Amino acid sequence: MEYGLLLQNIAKHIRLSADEEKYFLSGWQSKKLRRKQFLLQEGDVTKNAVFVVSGLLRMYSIDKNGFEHILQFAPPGWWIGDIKSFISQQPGSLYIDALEDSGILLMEKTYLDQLYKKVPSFERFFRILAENALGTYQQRLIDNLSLPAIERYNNFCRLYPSLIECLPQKQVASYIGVTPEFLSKMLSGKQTS
Amino acid sequence: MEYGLLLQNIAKHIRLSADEEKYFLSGWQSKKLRRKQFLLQEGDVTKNAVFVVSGLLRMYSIDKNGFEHILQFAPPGWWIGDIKSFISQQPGSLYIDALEDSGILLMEKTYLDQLYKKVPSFERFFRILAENALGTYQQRLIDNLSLPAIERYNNFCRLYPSLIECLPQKQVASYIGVTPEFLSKMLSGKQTS
DNA sequence: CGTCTATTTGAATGTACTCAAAAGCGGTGG
DNA sequence: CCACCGCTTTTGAGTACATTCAAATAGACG
Repeated sequence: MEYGLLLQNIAKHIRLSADEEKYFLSGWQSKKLRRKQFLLQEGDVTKNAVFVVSGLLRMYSIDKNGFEHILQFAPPGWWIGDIKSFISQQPGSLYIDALEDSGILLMEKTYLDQLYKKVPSFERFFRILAENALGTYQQRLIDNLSLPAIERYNNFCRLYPSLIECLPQKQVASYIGVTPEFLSKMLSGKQTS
Repeated sequence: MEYGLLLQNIAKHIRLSADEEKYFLSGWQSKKLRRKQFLLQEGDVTKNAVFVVSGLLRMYSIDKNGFEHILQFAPPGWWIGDIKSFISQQPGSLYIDALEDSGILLMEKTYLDQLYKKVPSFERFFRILAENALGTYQQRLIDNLSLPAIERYNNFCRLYPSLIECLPQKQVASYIGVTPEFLSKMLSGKQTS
């Protein structure tokens, strides 16, 4: 059942009538992504809300020296998207691609806007989602401002133990904000506490 | 009229009936803060939503070496608060204090929860607020990961021209993530483009 | 004024980066 | 099944951006 994860996710915060659930579900379109396939590139307008069903995606920016900086990984059960571009419907600066073959669900912004009107409790759902994400980004910013690289790495391991096991080191380096070379040296030199 | 700024702020995203506005407004309590006065300290539970009417607040963390890292400034018309603590009603790790004598409005979480029930369009308002803040924090994280200090400084000047004029350099340094000494050297050495 | 805090300046240091090259690892095709 | 290719990881030497510590100067406030 493709929508199982999604409905579970929703049910954590709001309750839907049978009709509401039906309208909600009929707004989704499913899509497969191959490993390395782009879902979004710099300059694209984000037209869809995205929920990950299987696989693993990442969202990142590329700076003017060509270096990637990962904002988020999205394993199954996670939402992902360039929120600024989605809100403004202007071209964004982020990339999203698949680290593994993945299955995702897409809902167009226009449909979501209708959904807000027909089922206002989704305002609540996405408010809670955004507030939680906000807290997470605030914490990550604090960590980047106040912790040395090794502790940012340890934090990452603590927060995302299942990701650490399946991610290439290079991707983790890009998330915590160091070069792959430096992460390698860090890990060989020091034992994590 | 103390609520003018607040109502303007709300009106950007939702429309209220006279009754709704009345119920909304009666949930607020106003408070004055003296320069350097704390509104929140590490270990406190954030029990109120906070809207700034006058003056200037800041929210920051203090790391284990005693250094402050500023997450946000809040001039008049801005919202401020430790969102993680507010959501979870658990003790937080952030500080909020006033950089100038300030006037703020407070609404208790319990009242806000009632407000969501009585006037569901506030779910929408705070969803939009949280989504915008989320976009802002994502961008700031990218900047911290990819830009050298001088460009982060220039970005700050571009984004908050009115703050630059009234903030001590030390506070700006703490926001962009460098020591005051280094910011001083940067500014004397280089011309901003 | 005098005190407290912010800013500037300098020298020494450190964390993390750059560039380069070698080694490891996984997948694919012959 | 082995050989090769592409990509990741490791290692090393040199470098750079930013910090630390210290001291002098400048500003703001009572």
